[in-house]
Amino acid sequence: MPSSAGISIGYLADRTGLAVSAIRYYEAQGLVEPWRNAGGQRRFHRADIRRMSFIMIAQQFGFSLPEIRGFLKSLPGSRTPTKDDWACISESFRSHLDQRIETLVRLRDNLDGCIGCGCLSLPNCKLYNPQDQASQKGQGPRYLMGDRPETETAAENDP
Amino acid sequence: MPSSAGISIGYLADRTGLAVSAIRYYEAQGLVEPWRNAGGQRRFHRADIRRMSFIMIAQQFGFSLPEIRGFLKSLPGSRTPTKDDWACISESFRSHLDQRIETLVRLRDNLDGCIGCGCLSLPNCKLYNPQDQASQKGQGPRYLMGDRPETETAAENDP
DNA sequence: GTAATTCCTAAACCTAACTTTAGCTCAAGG
DNA sequence: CCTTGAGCTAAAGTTAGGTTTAGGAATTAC
Repeated sequence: MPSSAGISIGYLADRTGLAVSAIRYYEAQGLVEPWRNAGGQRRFHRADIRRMSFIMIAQQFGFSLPEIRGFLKSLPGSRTPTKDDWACISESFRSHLDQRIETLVRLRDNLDGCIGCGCLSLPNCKLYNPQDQASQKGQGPRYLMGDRPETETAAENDP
Repeated sequence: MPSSAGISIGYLADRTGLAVSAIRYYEAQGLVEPWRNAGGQRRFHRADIRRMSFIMIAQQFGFSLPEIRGFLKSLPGSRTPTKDDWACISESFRSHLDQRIETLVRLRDNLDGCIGCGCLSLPNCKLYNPQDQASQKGQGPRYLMGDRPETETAAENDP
């Protein structure tokens, strides 16, 4: 089925384990750019098998499709990506990854120091106001563990 | 505003930084159980400030609301949770966390060994078929990095 | 040559985690 | 008492990442 003029969407789906609908969706999101044959059907490069795989792996690491699009921007597009292209992309990919892991670990350590030890209501709690890069999703500042900067560290029990 | 008979939803929102609508949503999801005053308005325990904070922290770690509901199940509910209650919950929380970090790190190491080194098309690629607990979301098996078990590790280049 | 696949598009639907809106009611202050 | 702000409910809207459906058209298999 993979004629000399590129591969079909079904074949790409078979080779990657992705659903055909998912691949079309990725195209709509600008993650891959197939061309069309005479009959209007999509044709992909063989190298897109690897491209799809990269998308799937990146998703496992928790990257969003727009982020992944960013990673893929550094790939040739028309030319078949070489080993060096992938090594290069992997570089920037890896640094994002390290950062993500680091954030998780820092958060975990704070958990140990804060919830685990029972310091729950102290104003010096480190989970208190994590202004880090962690999950800044357009929401205003959030005050964690029930305390606020100026406010009294008041009684936390009912009558 | 926080009378002796519990606190209002607005006060709880102010103290936690959450939106009022989010708190109502959490109630709908069974994460908190306020009672009602004579006029039908929600009243919360002061201890729910910390409960909300716990939800926010757990979310930062990537837990879903149903998972968080599980964590909170071990809390008293009516009685004000003690330091020991939180320490206990933190225990199970922490082990889930460790597992999540471990998965990420293992994935990262595989990335180093696989994409980074350029072994891209080898059948012994470790990112190949990650049957781990990582992101099994009801999807069938997915074959990574463009290869399949029985299939030929064929030419990956166009004519 | 015809039947069975595969592919096409557009639009609707799905889950998670919320927010927004509409139309009312409750509570607090002057 | 009357106004204003806070709360209430139910339903619809939102974003991400897709899947499903409907109604055709192109390919492939025999």
